[in-house]
Amino acid sequence: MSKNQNVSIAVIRRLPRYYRYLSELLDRGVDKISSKNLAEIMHLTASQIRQDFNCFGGFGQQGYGYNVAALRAEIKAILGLENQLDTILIGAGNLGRAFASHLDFKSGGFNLLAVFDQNPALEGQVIGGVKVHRETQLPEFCREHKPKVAILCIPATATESIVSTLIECGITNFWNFSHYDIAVRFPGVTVENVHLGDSLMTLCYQISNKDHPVEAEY
Amino acid sequence: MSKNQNVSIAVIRRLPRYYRYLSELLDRGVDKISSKNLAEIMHLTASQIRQDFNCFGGFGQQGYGYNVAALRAEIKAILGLENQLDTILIGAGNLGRAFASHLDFKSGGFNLLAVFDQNPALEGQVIGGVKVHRETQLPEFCREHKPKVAILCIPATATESIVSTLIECGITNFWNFSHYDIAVRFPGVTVENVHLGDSLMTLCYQISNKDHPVEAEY
DNA sequence: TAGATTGTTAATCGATTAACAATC
DNA sequence: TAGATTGTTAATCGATTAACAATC
Repeated sequence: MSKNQNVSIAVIRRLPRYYRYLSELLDRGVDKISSKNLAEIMHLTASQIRQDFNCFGGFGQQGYGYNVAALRAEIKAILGLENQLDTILIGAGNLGRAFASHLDFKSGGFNLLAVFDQNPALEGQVIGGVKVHRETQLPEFCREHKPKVAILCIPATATESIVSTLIECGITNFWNFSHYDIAVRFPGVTVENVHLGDSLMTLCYQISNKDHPVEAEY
Repeated sequence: MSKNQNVSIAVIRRLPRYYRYLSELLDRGVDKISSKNLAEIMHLTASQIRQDFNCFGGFGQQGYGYNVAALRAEIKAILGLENQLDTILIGAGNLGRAFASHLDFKSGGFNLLAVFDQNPALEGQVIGGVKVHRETQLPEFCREHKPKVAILCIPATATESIVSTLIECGITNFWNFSHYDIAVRFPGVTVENVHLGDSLMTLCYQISNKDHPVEAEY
């Protein structure tokens, strides 16, 4: 099944999008699809789709195409979405609160255990179904519950010190919303960055340079 | 100054990160930097840095390096950060509220005018310094204020219909947080996607496949 | 002038696309 | 069997890296 050797980040970043489209097809009752049809729907090339899937093994059948439900299940397994990784969120500001209460962690493979904040006044509040703790309680909480992932919704200036505390507590996986490049100072940790400010500036560039438009990204 | 022809999206996505590092260097009082030094700090190659900057013109001086303040100003201009593009935000749920009150639109080149929501109960509320309006007021508001950009913090199911309304109102630039691929159905519009669910799944993959780690991204 | 470092061309590397044999 | 479509190899394209002449 998985031949999975050295799959490039470009392929991995396309997997969630395949997963979304396959989920939609499944909901609509479509049971098989060819790389050609999927390419039309997703605005990709059929070649790329076949190459991508073949990084992980042959999920299709010659002359037929791909079974939607089976392919979706394979991708779900590859992404590790059944894992339910125990997760904590750091920073109960606007952004942290929005994520804790709004995001569908379960279907993304994560299980939110608790929120932490510097501000003692927030202690005991419940956000998105979990309690807010003080940051000083991190070591004790981690010893007890052994979370694997931390979501960072804190200012860039606070990030370095929090990350080193979290690493000492055994956490090496980060979903990072702060404008601090964790991987530069802490090589070896796993970081997925969402730099909202950078994204906004990229949009600003595209709008300001419509005379030289850029290829659409999906 | 700008030779700016056909700059690839890969280069553009690095510009905000250059801007961040140059801002920090400037704050620390550093007035010149070589591509070699900057490469060490940012974990890039000196070659890539020089190639990137030369897409837009020669900002450096042989034998000396780059003037930090001047280079930062050039990048700011290239990104269009002085523009202050008039912007509206659609969707006053958790995410929309967090962005309206938390994000620094000004320094990202945007000027937030108003928030819109389907729910009439929210009408008149003030979030992040601007008023919440009903979605039905969109056409009138747009005729009067001519916003150029819409930030979409709405469910995927609502997006198609809202986007066609917005396009009729003259808005063709979108910062899209919904899991709906705008550019597929509305070719020609400018879209910057932030697919948080996709990002979460990518992190899930990386954690689930630590045996085959992926090159760090900054 | 000598040393440093850019701007730019050439070489390499990797990712995407095209082609086609295998096979359902 | 004939038609369709995959899996996979080969060709192309683009982006990154290396090299070096220009020049401050």
